[in-house]
Amino acid sequence: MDLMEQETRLTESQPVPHDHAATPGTLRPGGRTAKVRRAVLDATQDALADTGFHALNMDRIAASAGVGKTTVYRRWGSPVGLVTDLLHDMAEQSLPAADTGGLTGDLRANAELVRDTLTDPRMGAVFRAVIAAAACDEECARALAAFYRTRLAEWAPVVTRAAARGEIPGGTDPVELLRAVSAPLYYRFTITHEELTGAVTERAVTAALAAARDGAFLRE
Amino acid sequence: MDLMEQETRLTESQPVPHDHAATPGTLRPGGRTAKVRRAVLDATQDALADTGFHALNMDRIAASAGVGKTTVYRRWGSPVGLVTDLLHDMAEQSLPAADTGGLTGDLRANAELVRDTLTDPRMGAVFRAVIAAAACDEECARALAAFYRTRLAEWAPVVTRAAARGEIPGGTDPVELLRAVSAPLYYRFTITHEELTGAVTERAVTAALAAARDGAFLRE
DNA sequence: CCCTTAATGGGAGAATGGTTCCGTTAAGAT
DNA sequence: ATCTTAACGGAACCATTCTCCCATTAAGGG
Repeated sequence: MDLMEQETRLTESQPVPHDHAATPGTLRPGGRTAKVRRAVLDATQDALADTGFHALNMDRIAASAGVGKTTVYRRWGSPVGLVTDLLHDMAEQSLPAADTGGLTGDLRANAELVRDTLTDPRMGAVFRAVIAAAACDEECARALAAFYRTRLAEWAPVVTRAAARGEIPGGTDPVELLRAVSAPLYYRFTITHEELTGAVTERAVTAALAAARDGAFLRE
Repeated sequence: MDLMEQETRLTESQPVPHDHAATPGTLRPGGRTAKVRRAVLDATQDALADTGFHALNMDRIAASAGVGKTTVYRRWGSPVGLVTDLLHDMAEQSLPAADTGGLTGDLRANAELVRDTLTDPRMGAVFRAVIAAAACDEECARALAAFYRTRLAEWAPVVTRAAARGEIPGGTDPVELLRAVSAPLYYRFTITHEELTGAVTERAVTAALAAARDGAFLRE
């Protein structure tokens, strides 16, 4: 709850964007302010899941969050600002990595987590929207990158343990291997918009493992 | 020039979207109509390169293309419609695949083509925009998928020849291998927004090759 | 418990983006 | 060469989105 929005708008570059207070929500983050943020972010996620990023609209968010629209404009500034803060919020709620005892199992668990997330009607839509927003705005892109940095760091031990067990070469870069597992899934999700079947995830795991064993992901 | 826009808008689902003619530009694709399309698509690409997808605006496109804005609205309907048609247009201009004599060289050429495209200030921005648009609209997503289907089909022979030479197992799925080369690059481009260095492309090639040799991409 | 003021919220007004109308231009057919 | 009409384009029109002003509410400090 402390790394919330630093600057909501960046289309305008005026030194003092609003009337008084530097950035609303930081100086007096009392119960009401927090409640407003929660309601707005929930409404944002709902809207993204329902209608996607292109239809994201400040007024509607304000209405469905039961919040004054002035507040939404003041604190978040734009649809992209909403998504960016949603990303910060999502980065905070982390769920722990798997530990099946073997690298194959762990990577499979990771791939299936990604698959389940992206194929879930609600979450899939949210991620699509978030990726679209990141493509439109630099600040949002940073938030998205930070989100995945967090996620990947959580899973890195899976690879480190496997290296310790001798399943893969010693100097293997954990993040690099995890990215290799995710990449084919995200490629299909964002570029070719293909269905993410079980075969696809399995193949992603197999291929990444083969490359890792071959030393393709050695830290340089 | 024949597989141009089939239906420009799909936000509304009325059987006859416009006053008369089914879809403008198809019944009488004379010199003027073609010129207008060229001017509009060029202006669209410029706008995407300059300001990105979120700022894509029909009025401005019309103005900078030197075309009536009514025409732009009538033929393309929305910013997403513009991007979709631009994708159809891009799919038509194909550049041939490499043939260096070895699979490693060919895949490296492919990876570097992708990298050069995505790191090019103009083209990179266009692709970013196109990916964002595809995340917002189903029709646009289909156009993007078709674009990459075309591209990948052009490069498939590279893999087929390598299999014939015995560099990789016989039943290797060409498209699957090519996707494996591209995926890490696009993952960084769209998700983590990392810089695409030479090391990244090289690693993408090495990893994909190792997996291919290991039979990870065998057609099932 | 009261006071100060950060933060919210309603509503009016401005701006931007999108639509429609209808006259004009030129592609394709005879 | 002439005719028909698909397609274009200017301008007025309408809707939505955004911004600003100011009264109201409640967080945090005494």
